[in-house]
Amino acid sequence: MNSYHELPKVYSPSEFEDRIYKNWSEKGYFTPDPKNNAPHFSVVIPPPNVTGQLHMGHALDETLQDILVRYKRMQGYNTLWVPGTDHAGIATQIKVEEQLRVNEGITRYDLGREKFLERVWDWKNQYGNRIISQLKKLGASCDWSRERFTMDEGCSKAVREVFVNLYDKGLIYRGNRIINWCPHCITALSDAEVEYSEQEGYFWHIKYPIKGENGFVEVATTRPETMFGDTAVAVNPDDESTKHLIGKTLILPIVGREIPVVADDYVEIGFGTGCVKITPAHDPNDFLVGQRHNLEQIKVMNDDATMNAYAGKYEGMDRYECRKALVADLESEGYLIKTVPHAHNVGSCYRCKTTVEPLTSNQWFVKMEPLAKPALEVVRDGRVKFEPERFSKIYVNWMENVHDWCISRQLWWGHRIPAFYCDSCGEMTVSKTDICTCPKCGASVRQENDVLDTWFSSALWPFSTLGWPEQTEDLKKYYPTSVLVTGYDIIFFWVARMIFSGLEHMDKEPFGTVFIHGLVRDAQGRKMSKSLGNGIDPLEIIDKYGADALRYALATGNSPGNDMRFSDEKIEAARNFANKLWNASRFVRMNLTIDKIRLPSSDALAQEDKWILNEFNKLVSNVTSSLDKFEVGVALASIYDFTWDIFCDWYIELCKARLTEKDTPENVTAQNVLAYVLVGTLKLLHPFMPFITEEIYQSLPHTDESIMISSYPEYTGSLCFEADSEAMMRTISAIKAIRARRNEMNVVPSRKAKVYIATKHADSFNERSAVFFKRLASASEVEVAEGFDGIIDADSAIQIITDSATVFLPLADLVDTEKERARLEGEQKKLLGEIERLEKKLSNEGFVAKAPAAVVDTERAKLAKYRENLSGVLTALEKLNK
RNA sequence: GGGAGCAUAGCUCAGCUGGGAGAGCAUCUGCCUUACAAGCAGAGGGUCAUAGGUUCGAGCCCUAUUGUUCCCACCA
Repeated sequence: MNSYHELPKVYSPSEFEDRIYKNWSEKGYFTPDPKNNAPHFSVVIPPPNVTGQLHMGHALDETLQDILVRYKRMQGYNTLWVPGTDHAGIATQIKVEEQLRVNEGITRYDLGREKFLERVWDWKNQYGNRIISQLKKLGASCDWSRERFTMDEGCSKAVREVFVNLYDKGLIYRGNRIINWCPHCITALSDAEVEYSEQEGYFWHIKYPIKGENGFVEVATTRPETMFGDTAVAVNPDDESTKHLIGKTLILPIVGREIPVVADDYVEIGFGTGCVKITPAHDPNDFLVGQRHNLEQIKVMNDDATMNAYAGKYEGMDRYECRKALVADLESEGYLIKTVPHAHNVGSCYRCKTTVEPLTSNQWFVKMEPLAKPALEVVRDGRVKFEPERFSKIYVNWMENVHDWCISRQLWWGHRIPAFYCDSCGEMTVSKTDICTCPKCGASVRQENDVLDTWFSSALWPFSTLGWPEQTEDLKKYYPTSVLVTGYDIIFFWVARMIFSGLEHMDKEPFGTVFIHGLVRDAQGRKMSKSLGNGIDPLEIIDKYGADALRYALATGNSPGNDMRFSDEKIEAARNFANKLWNASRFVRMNLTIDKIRLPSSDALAQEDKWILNEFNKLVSNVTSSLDKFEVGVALASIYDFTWDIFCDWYIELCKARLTEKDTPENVTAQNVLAYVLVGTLKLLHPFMPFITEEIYQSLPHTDESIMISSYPEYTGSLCFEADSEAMMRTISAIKAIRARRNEMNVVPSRKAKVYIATKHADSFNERSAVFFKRLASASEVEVAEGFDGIIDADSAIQIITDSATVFLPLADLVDTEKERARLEGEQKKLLGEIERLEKKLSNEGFVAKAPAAVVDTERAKLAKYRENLSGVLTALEKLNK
């Protein structure tokens, strides 16, 4: 008996997963060896937000990364996976404010900036740690010694460096522009942070009286409450029907203020009334019109979207309250012409879903045009590849139309903008380090209150995590990173910004490939969300089924970039596979007496050994080529098929005979091949299912301390045994055919029968096959002969025609003649159909002339085989009819 | 208004550069065959959305159509 430990009878992942992870961690396998000069493979994690806990989307993202990372590590690359978390500005601040409101009934203003931030840091520590422990549960092989946080010292330093650099280059500016404002979060948002959805609203048609005349102009609006900020009405200069209005003065209803009619071709002829009210402070288009005509900007709302003094008697009302009251007043005073239902796109805050208000505000912006240009080039010329490729179109389209990026947020949680104002001389200083006094006049300065968009720091993640702006060893070795794995939903937020940031500050794209995955949906295909309550907690799944099963379920059955559904069936199938592997391994384990695996020389190998080695070798090449193409699901499916259908269902069964003959050379050969193939399969599977493969690996003879640092299998020319493999397949197909017939006739395995085999392929049916037939086809005796006729008096036997042999199964007493005739006739029909099809194909001159010779040959061979089978079926029928 | 994805067995989905369709689950039949009933052996079930086209040959390539999902876009 060898010295490795036994596997417990039942597969229970919870008993070993944590122990194994701890061991890997303690051994330092996650931390790359600094002396390793092999080519590097580096990945930075998309940092999960510290807002809460990991969801299925994270589990998918992390699983895919871990698969790639473990694969490359086993292939010998100097592999680094940098973990970390994101401070997630608005999202986290909202969470903490909510917590304060519910638990203590206070707001952040009650605490003040400093005290509030302490609370957020408490939150960050609690949830950040929880996320890390969840990542570990999943098996993520990140280098925890390099764990980072977007607001840690190094990342903050990088943020400052970038901010000052961009400012000095004129790529960051401050200005009064129209931005998206969230009245609930009380902050500006970037364009990307606004989600648009169609809502049922109204067009209110309102009379704007013409000064000094009796008439009026009819304008239509979806947001009447912005009327207080109107500073003009615009018409198209080429519109004959409104031309006479240009230059006239209108009187704003209710307000009584005078506004001009201006001509601007922004107004579309034929749409609506042809007259557009212009509110420069509350609409992006009107803002531009206002700039062209030097119109005053009148902001009519406060930060929380209540009306300000410009709204007169409506001051203090919420914007919608005001809308209602104003419309009622317009109606009663005769200004409302009509109300028309109108569906239109309304923008809302991506964090709190409140309808955003476009308004002018003094904010900080990144000038995008100069940054976008090189960022487009690297994708166009393939230096950065999207996988699947179609996502590059989405990226390019966005980058081509990108506007300046509003980066300031009126929040407390985040990187405070390093600008310092001097109230005495009016100077503003942007500085990498904090300053107390004005460099110009020496008076004391105050720092900008605004913080940066959380994505500003995420954009630097691929190099800030490696130590930039310091020129660290890590930076030199691991930048640019190899692959970025993320969901298509943050291509704009994050991927795009990392690309231009990397190019601008490192002069090199941050990664070579962007591997995009889809969303994890529930079993009905709905997005998982808190409000629906259909979210599935990865930890619960791990507790119940194990991390390996979860990883398997996430990695299989979907193709890159597409959304996937997560269901009980899927996770159960995954767990069942783990269980199958466990039991097969247990069986192999209990039959092993060897201490070391030595693959026998090819002349010692039995045909079935050559077959399985050949199949395994093909598997290796399939898996590696699929993984190299990021076809994770395809790779995993091929391991599944091999393990279950080939290794378990056939090879183990074929070995059983030899395993019972203790102390024979054949037994030792079988042990070695079994163990060799099993260990090889475990290695192939390890990146996908790291825990179970390690647990089993440790119970088998092995050379490496851990499977995760062993080397990944490679295609081996000397294990290519095509001919033996084909011969073995012939035996297997004959066994399958016998089993199928017996099954159809309800002959239980315990009732054995003699089997006669007539074959033209003697090599396929040697003495060893007799053993297989006895065991796997419940044969009492087996007789093999070449040629098809006269080997027995087969009148009473069932005759089974396979591709390479005719099998006679004397089950006379059990044969239902009618049933058997129907079966044979069915087969005859099928064969005739095939033959007709092939004859037609082969008599087609175009096919014979133009198709590749190899294809024509295989078709010919198929035809010959079908004809042979047909003649067999016909003889069988003849005998039956006698 | 642009752009993209999807449409294949009852359900969920694979199907890589064109050579006559696969898996899991579900259904039906029979098995406790000494690793596994979370299993074993079988069976049934598909005009690959529709219509054209290219080709000797199309689930796969091209065009149009229908249905569906999503992304982007400043039409008041």
